[in-house]
Amino acid sequence: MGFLLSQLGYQVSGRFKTLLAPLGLEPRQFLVLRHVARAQGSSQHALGQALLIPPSRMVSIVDALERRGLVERRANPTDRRARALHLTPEGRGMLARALRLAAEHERAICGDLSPAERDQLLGLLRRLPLAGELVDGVHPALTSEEAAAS
Amino acid sequence: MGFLLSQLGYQVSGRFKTLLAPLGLEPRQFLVLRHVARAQGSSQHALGQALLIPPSRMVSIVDALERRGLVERRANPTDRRARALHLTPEGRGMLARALRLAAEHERAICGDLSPAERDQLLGLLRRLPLAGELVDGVHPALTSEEAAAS
DNA sequence: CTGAATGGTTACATTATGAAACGATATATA
DNA sequence: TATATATCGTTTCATAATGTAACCATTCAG
Repeated sequence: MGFLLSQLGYQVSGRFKTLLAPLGLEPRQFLVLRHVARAQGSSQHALGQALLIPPSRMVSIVDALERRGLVERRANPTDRRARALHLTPEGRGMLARALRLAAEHERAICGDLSPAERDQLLGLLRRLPLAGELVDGVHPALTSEEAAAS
Repeated sequence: MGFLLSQLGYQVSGRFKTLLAPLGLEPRQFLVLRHVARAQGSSQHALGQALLIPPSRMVSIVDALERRGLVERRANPTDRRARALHLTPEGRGMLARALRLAAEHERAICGDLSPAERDQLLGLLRRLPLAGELVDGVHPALTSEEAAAS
C-alpha cells in the first residue's frame, strides 16, 4: 500500500507537470498563481505562510511569474517593505487555462471510475492517518522543515 | 483527487525514509538490497534493468552498501567485466530489520481501516489508469527518462 | 530615539542528478 | 585470427534544486 501510494503520487505529480508544461507553468507556480487570485494584494510573506513555502523560494517563483507578466508586485500603501501581489489580466487568463487543464487531469486520473467509486476512493484516502497531517492546498514537497513545524 | 494522491505519496515516502533512517538505510538502498536478496549474483546492469535505475546511479548505491558491509561485489566467473552482487550475512540481517520496519510502516499507513476496506482501497487505486503504467517493485522516482522509455 | 523584529533579496554552500567519456572485457564479423 | 562493435562498470562534468545565513530597508516596541 505504501509503495503503491508513493508510486502513484509521483506519477500523478509528474503528469500534472508535463500537462502544465505547454503553458510554461510549473506546478508550484500554478499553486502560487491560484493563491494570489484568491487573496489579491497579499504580501509574499503571507503567501509563504499560507502555502508553507520558505521566503527565499518565494522570490524566484514570483520573479518568474512577474517576468512573464502574470503577476504584479505593487507597492503596499501601509507598509513600504512589503509587496502587494496582484494578478494581471494575462495572469487571470493563464490561471483559467491552467484550471481547465487541471480538470482534464482530474478526469484522466480517475479513468473509468464511477462517481460513486470516486467518492468511495476519496473517502478511504481521507481516512488514512497521514491525510490528517495534510494542510488544504499545501503541497508538502514545497514545505520547509521549519515552516512545517510551526 | 490528483492533489491528494500527490500529497499522500510524498508524505508516505517521507515517512518511510525517516523510518528507515535509524538503520542508516535509504529507501533506494532498501530497494536494491531487497532485489539483490532475490537475485543473488546478478550484475549491476541487470539490477539497473530490473529497477530501471541508471548505471551511474547504481554505482554510488552499491558503493554505499558495500562500504557498510551489506553487499559484496564478487568476481563473475563467466564475465570479467561484470560484478556478481551478493548479500553478506550482515546484509541479510539488515534486510530483515528493514522488512520489519516496512511492515510496521504499512500498518501505520492504513490506520484503522478494516482488512476489507484496505482491500477495497487497493482495488480502487489499482483501477486508476496510472496504476497500469507502474512496474512492480520499481519506483518511478529512481528511473531515468531513458530507462523508462525502453 | 534606540534596539529588536519583519519583508524581501542576495550570496553561498550543499546536494542530487544524468549525459557523456573512458577503460576493460566480451562478442560478432570478416 | 584480426577487427569492429557492444557491454559493464566507473569517473568526470555540468546543471539544477535547495536551505542557511547575511543583508538592506523599513516598521514596531520600549
